[in-house]
Amino acid sequence: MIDQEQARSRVVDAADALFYRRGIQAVGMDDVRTAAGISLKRLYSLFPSKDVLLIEVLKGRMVEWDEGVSLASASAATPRDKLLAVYDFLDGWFRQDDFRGCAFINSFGELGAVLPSVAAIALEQKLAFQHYVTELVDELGGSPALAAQLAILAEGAQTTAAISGRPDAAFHARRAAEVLIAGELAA
Amino acid sequence: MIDQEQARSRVVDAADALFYRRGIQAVGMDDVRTAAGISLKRLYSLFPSKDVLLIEVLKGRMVEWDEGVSLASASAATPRDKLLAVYDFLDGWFRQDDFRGCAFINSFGELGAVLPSVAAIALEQKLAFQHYVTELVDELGGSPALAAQLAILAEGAQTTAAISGRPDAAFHARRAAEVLIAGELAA
DNA sequence: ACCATGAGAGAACGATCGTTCTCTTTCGGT
DNA sequence: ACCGAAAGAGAACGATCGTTCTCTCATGGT
Repeated sequence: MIDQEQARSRVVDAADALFYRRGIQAVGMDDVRTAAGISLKRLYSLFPSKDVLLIEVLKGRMVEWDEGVSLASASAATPRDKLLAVYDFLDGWFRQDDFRGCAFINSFGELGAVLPSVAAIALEQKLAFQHYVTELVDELGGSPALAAQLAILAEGAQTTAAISGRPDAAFHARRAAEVLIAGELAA
Repeated sequence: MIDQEQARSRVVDAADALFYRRGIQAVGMDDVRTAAGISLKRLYSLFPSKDVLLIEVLKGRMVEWDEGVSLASASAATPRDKLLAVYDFLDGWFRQDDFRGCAFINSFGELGAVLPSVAAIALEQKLAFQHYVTELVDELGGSPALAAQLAILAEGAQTTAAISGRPDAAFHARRAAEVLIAGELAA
């Protein structure tokens, strides 16, 4: 038999991959069950509903995002380089062949209007990212407005790369960020 | 009885409002029928399937976007002001109480992976906008890279405003655009 | 006035999906 | 070895949804 904790993560991983690739409502619980290699009964004993499972998937995406951004900025020395590392992280992500946009933006568009919990976790993720950027901009001596601008660039790069299918949005966003940062530091 | 053309636009308008407010899969054809005040049979004689209706709705959104951007930039004299007018247009849109993000981004997230026609029209809209921005940037003497950056700012403002629910993303995007444009013109 | 065409209203159909239930099997404790 | 609890496999249920069909009625041409 499979360990409880291991079963949970297998279900979450399977659901994450399916939801992200196909969209949430296009994936049935039976698909999740098959991909996770688990019985339906056990699936429902681990997660009482599809909505709860979805929230768990999105929570997992939140920590993956945080880890990815942290890892990318780990080798950067200055706050400026840590900020720019965000766009390098995006660049690597966009180049993955299964990239299909930001899971939070996609989930918000699909279910945000009908499931308040989805809208709430999407908001939470975006606010957390804005907070991260704001702190680095503050260390750098920049204004909160600059932080908002840098966050908007990151969001725009994600949707642009998703829909166009080309990863160069990360490069353009990075160049724009460099100019905006330089502009503030000059003043 | 209702004129054929009038019936079509009533259906498209009703479907547009419902799809945009609640998401596409959350709206049944019966909801569209009721909102449009039409029989189900006539609805299906006008649009052979929900997918076709959705594409028609998105085509309508494309012309609305173009008209809105054109109208906003009509009073602007210089290419620079025409470019900045895009963000003013976004600002007005974000302030509408039924604003819920970009219909193309939302549709792409919900159905882009499963309906190629949806992915295609989302791509078409984004490319058309990028083309519009690129032409204005070119008139202004700027590079295609600047155009890409300005487009990314507009996309990012839309998702940020949608999820955060606050319209100030348009203001931040506009300020960033001003800096980026000034930066290129100085060089 | 009569009939044929087409439209309206909504029931009906078939498929899908989230969730639960049943039946069988497995397995650990004594 | 035996029994009871739990788990697997998947059938089943109830609801929803896209789409079609049926029945009725209005209407316009002759």
